[in-house]
Amino acid sequence: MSRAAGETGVQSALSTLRILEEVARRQPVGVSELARVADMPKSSVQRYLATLQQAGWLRVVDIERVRWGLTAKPIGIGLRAAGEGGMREAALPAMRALSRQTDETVHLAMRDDNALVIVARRDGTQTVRTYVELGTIAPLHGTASGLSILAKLPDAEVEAVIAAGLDGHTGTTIVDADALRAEVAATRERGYAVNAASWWRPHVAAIGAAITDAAGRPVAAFALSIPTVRFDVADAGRLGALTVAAADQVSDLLD
Amino acid sequence: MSRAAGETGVQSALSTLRILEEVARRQPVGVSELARVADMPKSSVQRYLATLQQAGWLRVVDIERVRWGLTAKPIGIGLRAAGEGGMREAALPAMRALSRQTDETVHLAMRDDNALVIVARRDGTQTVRTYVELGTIAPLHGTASGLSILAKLPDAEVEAVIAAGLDGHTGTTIVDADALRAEVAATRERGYAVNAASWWRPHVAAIGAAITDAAGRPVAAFALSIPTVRFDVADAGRLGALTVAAADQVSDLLD
DNA sequence: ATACGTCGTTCCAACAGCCGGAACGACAGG
DNA sequence: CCTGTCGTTCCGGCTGTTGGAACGACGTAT
Repeated sequence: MSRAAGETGVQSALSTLRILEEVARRQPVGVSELARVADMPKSSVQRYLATLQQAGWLRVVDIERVRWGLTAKPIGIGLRAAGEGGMREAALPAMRALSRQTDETVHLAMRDDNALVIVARRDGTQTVRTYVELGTIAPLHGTASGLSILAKLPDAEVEAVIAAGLDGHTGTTIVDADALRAEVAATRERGYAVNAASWWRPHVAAIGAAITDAAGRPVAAFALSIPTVRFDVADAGRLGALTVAAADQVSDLLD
Repeated sequence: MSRAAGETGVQSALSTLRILEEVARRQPVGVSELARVADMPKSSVQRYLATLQQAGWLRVVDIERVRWGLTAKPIGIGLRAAGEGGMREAALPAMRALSRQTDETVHLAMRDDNALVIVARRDGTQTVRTYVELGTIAPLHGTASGLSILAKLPDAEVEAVIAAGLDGHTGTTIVDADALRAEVAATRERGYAVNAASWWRPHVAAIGAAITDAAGRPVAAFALSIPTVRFDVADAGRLGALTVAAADQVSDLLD
């Protein structure tokens, strides 16, 4: 088999993990649909499903139509990945308060290397809301949360993120290195990040503030996520201060 | 290769998943330790690790000593397995209140087929505490939480659990079918479950109350987890009522 | 009724890809 | 200087994986 450089993985295991992820995204789901979306032979998918069942990750959730879904095993793995969920629990009260004060959706995003994962949400009461599925992975350079984190990182690490490549998402995403450096500088000055131009998801503006650990390193961020139709730049100062206050409150909790 | 009946899984994928779980449990961890605990050749483990890295599940967290750890990908998978975490969030306020009222550790356990997963914890302030790692899988028939769930299940399902086998854990675990039926009956009468005999973990007593969904089916449970040295049977009534009240409060939230 | 599409499931021969022992250099103690 | 352990790399033998083909069951359109 011809392999591209760097691809040394066990093929069957990669395929199996791929199926696991598809099931997570689409559960409850059947063999044929999986084979279609993953572009694999049905018989192979069937074998992978049996494997994942044997390993205790999946089970048949609808016996009649044979739909597959996740067991609880991934919960345990996921909790460990999230550091026992301590961050979530520490942040929830502040999230609630912030969402009440602003009546907007608040997201908690945790940093994972050069990316962010949305791990919690608290909705406001407004009819028009932003919606991002929990577990979604977002770019550091394309979100208000991400920028607030970048702004608290030393320059060397910011450059590393730039070097890793700035991919675009909406046409307004900051893909130019100098533009990003400028935005980081502006964020440092402000204390919070403002995404008024739908960098990542269309029609979504946001205000981000970083949460730092005991050593002062940014490990997560709050984002106030606001539909652009309702977003008023004149309000950014007030909302920014509230978001920063909430983030600081959590930072203090982390010793 | 000779296979036991029912084992049809893809061997390499099973091994890879096994390594993933070990990393989750022991992170940060190195190749050799993994090879030892999983009883696999070092070179194989190395290949599995590379595979998991390629799939985005693992990464090297300490570049110098080469220690492996989880990325954030499992968080997303885990959140989906937990139904977007809605249950956790709905339950946390009630957990906090219960833990404050009783000054004991409260666990939230979600049902997963014939098992339970501990998905959240709230500690009291006492010096001597029980400790169970989040993500731990516990038996339905061997915990107060589990029994409170069994008690709200139709008899047919209780029998199915019995048929699946009642394995022992501490010597006091209920392994006899009739004894379990009696305990279920007692729990139904009481409204809450009492484990005063360390069924599952040594020196741990507990009081459990089930949380039901909109359809009245038990989907999770609260457990008040108390070191046996401090557990007073005379107090069970008061603690049980508080636990039931907390569980009911969450049940109401679930429409 | 009949034909057709799709579902989940099973089988098996061929061969691509995995396995794991062996050997490497680097490091830390003794 | 020797020994044990670490992480990493290599490669030939063989075995476990692969995926096309065929199955019965079901639901729908003809």
